[in-house]
Amino acid sequence: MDINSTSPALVFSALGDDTRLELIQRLLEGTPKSVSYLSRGFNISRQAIRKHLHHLEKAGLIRPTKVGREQLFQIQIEQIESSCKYLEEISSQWDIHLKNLKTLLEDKA
Amino acid sequence: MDINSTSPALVFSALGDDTRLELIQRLLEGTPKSVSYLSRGFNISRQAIRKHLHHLEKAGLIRPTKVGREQLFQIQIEQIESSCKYLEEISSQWDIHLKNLKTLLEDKA
DNA sequence: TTAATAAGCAACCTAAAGGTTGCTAGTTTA
DNA sequence: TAAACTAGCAACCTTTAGGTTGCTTATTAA
Repeated sequence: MDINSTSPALVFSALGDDTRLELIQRLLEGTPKSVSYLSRGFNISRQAIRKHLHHLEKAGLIRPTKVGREQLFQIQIEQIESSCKYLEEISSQWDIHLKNLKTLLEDKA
Repeated sequence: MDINSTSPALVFSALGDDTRLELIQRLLEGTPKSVSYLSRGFNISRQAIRKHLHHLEKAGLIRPTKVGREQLFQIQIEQIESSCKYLEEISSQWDIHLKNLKTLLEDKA
């Protein structure tokens, strides 16, 4: 089983929350960050943030490393990239569809 | 207020379900499709499918047109495209981040 | 003009999401 | 070594998601 393969729906659902998108934004800057550090600035509890991090982790969007008493998280960019490809694929299928429609109309005319 | 702007989290959350991704796939082929038509082939009820369609609609991913007694749905590709851009933006921020890290390490050496 | 079809509405159920508080156990650091 | 800090675990609560069934209304076709 490929460790990098998570279902598109799982990844999108992990991305489908404002708090989690904000966490991802914060993880984009600088070095890996701890749960406590990431909790600061939100007005919900550390445990709530930890649950959001679990979602991101399960979807393969972040990766934890234990360092001393801290759990440090960093972005796993591959999942973002493959979700992006998934959406590009939809767009291109739609383009093909529109092109087919157009030829169909021209043939009728 | 821009009719085309839906929050990224709302769109991702609409994409975060296997049934809804499957509905999108079906809507990519051919002409606009009715609720009943789209319900066929799933083993959940028409009402359940209708709820999923509501989600997609609220996120701006599909657009309904009433024709006679039927409600026909078609893809609204703009939301897909802008979600795609959102993910590309994340990827590029991550690239910049990695590049910065690299220069930092080289400067130290 | 009656029967079949498409779809809306409402009530209901169960599981999961998103949050809380309280407590415990390992690390650091003063 | 005692105090402070990081984080895990468990129990609980409330709202929402995803699904069901039953019924009504509008439109289309026989």
